[in-house]
Amino acid sequence: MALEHLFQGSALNAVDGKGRVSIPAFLRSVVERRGGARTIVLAKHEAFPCLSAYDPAYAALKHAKLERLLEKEETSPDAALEYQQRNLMAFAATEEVPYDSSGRILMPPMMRRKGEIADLALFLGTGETFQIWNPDLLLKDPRIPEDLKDIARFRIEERRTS
Amino acid sequence: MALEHLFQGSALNAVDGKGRVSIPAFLRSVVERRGGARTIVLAKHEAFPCLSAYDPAYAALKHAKLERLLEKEETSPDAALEYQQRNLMAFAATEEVPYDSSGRILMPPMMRRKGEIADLALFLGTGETFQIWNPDLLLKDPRIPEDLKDIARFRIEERRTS
DNA sequence: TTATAGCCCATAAAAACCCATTGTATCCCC
DNA sequence: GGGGATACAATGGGTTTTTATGGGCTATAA
Repeated sequence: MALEHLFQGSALNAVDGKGRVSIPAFLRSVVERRGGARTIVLAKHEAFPCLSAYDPAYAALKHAKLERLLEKEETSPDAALEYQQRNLMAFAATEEVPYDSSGRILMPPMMRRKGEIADLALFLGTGETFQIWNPDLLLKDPRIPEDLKDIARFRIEERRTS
Repeated sequence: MALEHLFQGSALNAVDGKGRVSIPAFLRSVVERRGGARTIVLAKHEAFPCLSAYDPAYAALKHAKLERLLEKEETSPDAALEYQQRNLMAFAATEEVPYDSSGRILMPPMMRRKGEIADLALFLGTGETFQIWNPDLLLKDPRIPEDLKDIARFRIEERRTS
């Protein structure tokens, strides 16, 4: 898998009273260059208390990868079960949301709860996907490198002063 | 990884009131020969108080390397976390900035702070990547070879006289 | 009705773009 | 080789466009 357009950079945006958030323009441009759909897929991150996000084209790619994995190890009895579980997570436990002409999504209430997103959303590019964090939770997580926390603190400070 | 086009040479350019800096033409030509994108990626240097810079193609290459590493040692539980951390540092802690037709970038405020860049930016080619320094910090750093400091002094002097 | 999702409009700040100047290196012709 | 003409680099300044965000309006569904 070699994607040429990667998600990169960070931004801290507001979630307004209606639950709307602007997806940063630099992330949107990757979504559109990858597949053209003005849509993103949201999922609970497997390891961190945040959301994982990507474009529909990447979701399709991940699905294809799972399929190939199944065909290889079809002999194992556990493999089939694991395939079913992963498939459920990849599709049933995700939500696809379109963004409007101004680049905003309406954060689905379930995802908002799962990601514990309050009134600020920290966007972090991670290459193939990007993450959406409640910045307070990121600062509290011991697994996050200090340098990255510095960035989160900078984004928070930047927002206070302007 | 064998890149045929390497960053080399040095230059001292001004950061103007809007935060714009010209990327030296000899560095831009390497970026464009490597991948064609008129864009550079900025990151805090891991060891020195300066910025590290490269082209998007090099970033993608680094990413592919990480991916391969993961697939090999997927068995380990710690490996997954370390992968997440490295990915965050490689993508969330960096910023991709395009340069305009005159070869200038807008130095992002976060990077400007992280690299402690004031109103002069010293560019140093280092092969696969290049560095951007506040020249005063380079002259103060005891780890920098005296010969390199001489070059920095020359660039500063050169700018004074013209 | 009563929320709610999808629109459209408005705005302030920031970023991207265009044009102009200047100095320097390069080329070319005599 | 000298001397101008030329091309390109770095930089200043103004103008237009994009972004993020707030607010209201309307069709729709529970």
